[in-house]
Amino acid sequence: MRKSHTVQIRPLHRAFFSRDPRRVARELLGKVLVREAPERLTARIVEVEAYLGEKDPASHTYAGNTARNSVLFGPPGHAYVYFIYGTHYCLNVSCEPEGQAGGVLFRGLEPLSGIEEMAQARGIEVRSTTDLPKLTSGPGRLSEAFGITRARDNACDLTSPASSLWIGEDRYRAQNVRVTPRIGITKAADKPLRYLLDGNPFVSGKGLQKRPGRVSIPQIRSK
DNA sequence: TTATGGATTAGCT
DNA sequence: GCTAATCCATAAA
Repeated sequence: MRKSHTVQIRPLHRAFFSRDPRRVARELLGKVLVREAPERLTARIVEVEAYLGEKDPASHTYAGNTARNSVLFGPPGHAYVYFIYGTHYCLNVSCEPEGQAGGVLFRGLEPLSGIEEMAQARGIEVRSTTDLPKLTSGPGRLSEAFGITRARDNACDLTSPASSLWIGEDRYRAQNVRVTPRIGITKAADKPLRYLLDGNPFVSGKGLQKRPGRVSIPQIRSK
């Protein structure tokens, strides 16, 4: 019995991730993150950032291989989950061949299925479509919506549908790809390594502006 | 051994 | 606009 709205999602090959994080980040836009919970959760990737490894001052691997970041030096396509500010988890996928550091941080997802479960995990009520970005817009939020923790998901193989957490593709083609500087970092904050689908409401930082008042962010004035 | 601050978010002024 | 929340890797001592 096939559900009428079921869309087939195919896993990405490991070779997809065995490349420069910039390339992987760009091509991850439009792909789908899947959580095989009791109810399957799926969401489209709409915002990511590339972290380049040992030569990138903003990367966790800048100081070399440690117990915390070793997944980023391991084989590509695996989850690197870290805990930040004492409150939030963030999800990355390892890139580059084994032995070489590099990764992509997930910053924004557009929910496709399992929205009820995501709202429950986030502890919020979705009253209208304008509330949806509160579920998965931002690295900490999307991790909470998907129940991602370091204990549960770090080092998980994201190329295998047998994993609880994995990345796949349907037929969606990303459009309006845009590149901007990365957000929230203090080192190497000038490099354009943030990739997003322009205009998508699930991109963090905009569409969720705290205040309508003053739009002083220079990067959103282009075009 | 102790100190510092971060790839964030929510809530208050 | 500002900052508390609150853990842990890393630096300093």
